[in-house]
Amino acid sequence: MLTFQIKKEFSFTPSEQHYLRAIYELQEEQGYARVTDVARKLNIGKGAVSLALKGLVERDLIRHPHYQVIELLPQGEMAAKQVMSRFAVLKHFLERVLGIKKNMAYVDACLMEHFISGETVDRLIDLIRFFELEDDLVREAVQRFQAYRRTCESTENCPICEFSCEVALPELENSAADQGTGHTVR
Amino acid sequence: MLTFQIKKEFSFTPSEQHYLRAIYELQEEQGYARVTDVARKLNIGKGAVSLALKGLVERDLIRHPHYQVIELLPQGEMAAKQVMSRFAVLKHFLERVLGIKKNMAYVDACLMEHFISGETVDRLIDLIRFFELEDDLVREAVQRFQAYRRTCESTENCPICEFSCEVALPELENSAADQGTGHTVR
DNA sequence: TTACATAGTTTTGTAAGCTAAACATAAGTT
DNA sequence: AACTTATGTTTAGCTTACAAAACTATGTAA
Repeated sequence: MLTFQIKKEFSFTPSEQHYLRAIYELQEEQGYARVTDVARKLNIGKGAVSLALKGLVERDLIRHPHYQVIELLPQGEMAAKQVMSRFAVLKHFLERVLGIKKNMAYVDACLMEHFISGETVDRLIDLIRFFELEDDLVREAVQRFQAYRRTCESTENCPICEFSCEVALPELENSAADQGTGHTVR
Repeated sequence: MLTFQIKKEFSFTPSEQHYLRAIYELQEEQGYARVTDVARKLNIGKGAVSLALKGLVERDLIRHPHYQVIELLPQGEMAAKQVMSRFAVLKHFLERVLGIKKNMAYVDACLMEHFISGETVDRLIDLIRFFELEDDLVREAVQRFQAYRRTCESTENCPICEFSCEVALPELENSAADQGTGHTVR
């Protein structure tokens, strides 16, 4: 697969990120995380989890004695928090700034969270905070944006994406928000 | 792998999306696309391309007679345009709204393009257009945003992501923008 | 027409990340 | 202690997507 070079010591595959996030969330929700819990949360088999955890153990991110609960080591907890915060920022942006519905925001954030640079996260936070400023002019502008909807039926090329609107705005993913069961996707 | 259910007939793997985009771009750039061109653009071996094209042929997205140039069929061209426009919207948003530097915007857009719903794309377009409105109040607000940078050194939890700032804003991906060679990543 | 370089294909092998099923352990119940 | 159930591990096999290398076709040039 084509790879993306980030500093290796802090790079995690999407899969690893899901495991770390699941473990962290489970610890918050119920105080502990076990293989079965992780499997259920990620909607995959126990076997896959068991194998994946080995990798995380080898990288000193977690401790996992045979048949026992999973524990995040300091490195792993830092990583998990990074993953969590990245996800939270994206979801917040989609929901509160773009006004995407909760379920779809969750799904989209799940899909995008792994592939976003720290710089972009920073700027998203800026944008979120800006939208929430206690400032009359900003508030007014935000309100206008929230009332703003593009109504574009032209077959001209879109000035942004350089393709025509039917193409730029396909009605394809309408069936994407029919879950929201807490399952992590992809 | 955990999967994401979108209407199947219009769903492409990230890999397939890359191939479609590469073919489309090559046709625009030089009038035709051959296996070697695609391989070079995507920075992978010819063998991999040759195999992948078979899949696209089977799905009636392209025509590819043995040892000849690749041709997009109507279905494939539509798909390619969708991929292109999705990418363009994301890149535009990152660059022009968030102010991410060109190379990094390219890389980030490459990474995120495959995992974003049509709804989110629509709302991003709205935001982009809103930022470019010919309206004094909006212009003023946009200018303020462009001058706005969060300066947060607190160790308190971030109100957005609920984690402390060192965690929310790791300095990890600084080495991510050292290419921009036209190579598609991941 | 033969030879060679370029382009494309096929084959073999690898890695990640899953499933499914068989197997092992732990813990609670009677 | 023996049984049962829930939980965890292991094994075998699958799919996607790639690399590397061997092989095949095409076209140009002598």
